[in-house]
Amino acid sequence: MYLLKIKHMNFIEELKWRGMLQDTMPGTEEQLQKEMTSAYVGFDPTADSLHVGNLAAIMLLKHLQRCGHKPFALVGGATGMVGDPSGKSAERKFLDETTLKHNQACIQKQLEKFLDFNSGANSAQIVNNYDWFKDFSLLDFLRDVGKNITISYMMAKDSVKNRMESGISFTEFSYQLIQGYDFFYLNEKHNVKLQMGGSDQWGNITTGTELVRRKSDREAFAITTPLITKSDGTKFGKSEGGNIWLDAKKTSPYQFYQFWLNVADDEALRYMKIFTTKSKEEIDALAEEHAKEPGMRALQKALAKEVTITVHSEEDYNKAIAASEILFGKGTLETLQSLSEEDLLSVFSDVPKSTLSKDQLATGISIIDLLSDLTGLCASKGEARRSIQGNAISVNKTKADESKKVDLNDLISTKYLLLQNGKKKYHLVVVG
RNA sequence: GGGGAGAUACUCAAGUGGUUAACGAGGACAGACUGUAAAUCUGUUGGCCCUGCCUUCGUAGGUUCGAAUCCUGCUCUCCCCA
Repeated sequence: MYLLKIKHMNFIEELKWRGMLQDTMPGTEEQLQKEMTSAYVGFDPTADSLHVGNLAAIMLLKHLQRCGHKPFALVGGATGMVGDPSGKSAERKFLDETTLKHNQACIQKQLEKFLDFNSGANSAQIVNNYDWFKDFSLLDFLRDVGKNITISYMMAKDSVKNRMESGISFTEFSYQLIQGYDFFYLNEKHNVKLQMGGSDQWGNITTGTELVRRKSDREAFAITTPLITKSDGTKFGKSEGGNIWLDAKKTSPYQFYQFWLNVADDEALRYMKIFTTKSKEEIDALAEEHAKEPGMRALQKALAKEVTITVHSEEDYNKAIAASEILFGKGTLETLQSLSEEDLLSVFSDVPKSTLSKDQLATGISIIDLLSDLTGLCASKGEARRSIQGNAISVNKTKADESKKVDLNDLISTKYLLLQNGKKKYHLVVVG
């Protein structure tokens, strides 16, 4: 066992100032001080991508590794087949095995972006609990695991208690044992002494520490991080379009960047601490800068930058910025025309598009028809009319009135037409 | 089983025979302001071949010149008594 070098940061202290510490089991800090400690966080393969709601848990591992400890990311191939009742009001549907396999592979890839797998002793490691559960027979499980935990202990967990009224299947009831055994297994095979997770996981985690203590004479510890809240009460990690995913195919780097850039002032500092690896000094400096000139959104920009680069790439980040500038900056018809066709398509890659033929345009199309029937930017002609009367509609960055007819002369690069409803809703018409 | 109340647009909620596409509130969207913000102010919020027309007030019929509004059947919800 390696002794932790002096220069390493104290993980608990680190979590504390970052506002990421909800609960710790007694003795955890001592253990972390004593030696390089292996710790794990589990991820359910319920979808083929993680989303920003999982990010805090990922960051636990990342911060852990930065503090010189060894992170294990557990992909829940087995637990995903059972279903965690925590925070769920109703029984979950099963995913089929092919889907689960696919999801596991995708999630594993995403986790790899955050952790260092090549840092010597504390290199990150990814494990899948399906590997040790697939050949574990029911009888063996009942004898080895079930025997150690009493029903009353299991029923005392909130995740179970909250479901006693509405109903919980034996399968979901057993979930904590499966997860608990994960901890035991990782403890025995990989010397993992600490499990971390969101505060909703406390119940499951303690079943694990309990199991380790009863089945062995070893020690096991736990840390949870608070669930991320928003000041307006809405759920973190959602936008109009739904979840913000880490997968670029589900949430484009541009949308991802925008999500972070649009974080409210109240939350930016908090998120900065959780989702970036910037030091306290760096963050304090940014907060000060932000306070001086809130309009510059120094915090949001730095936050969006670091997270976008980590999850996607520096190149994606630069593209997102370029697109943002054109879409939200003081763009005019001139700036639009100065774009190369390639840049134009890249900037508007996230914008809904529709195609029209040259013939359709040749005779001129009324703006009302274009907005409603031909592009769907407005739900009906009435709505199109109202939007125009409300001064919300622009064609190629120029406000349009109701009598506007669009024809071939309006095209940019003889091929494109940029429609805009309000400040943020764009639609690109491609004429081909 | 007996008795009562109700069902109105995204939600809540007025309206109880004739300018009622339906008061008001919230939400949502847009405009001004701004930081691609918050707060605030303003406008819009059934559809269309749009100075007019059509379709909507649980559902199906009926009365009437005319109904969301009156009558009847049906469906559903809630409450009270057994």
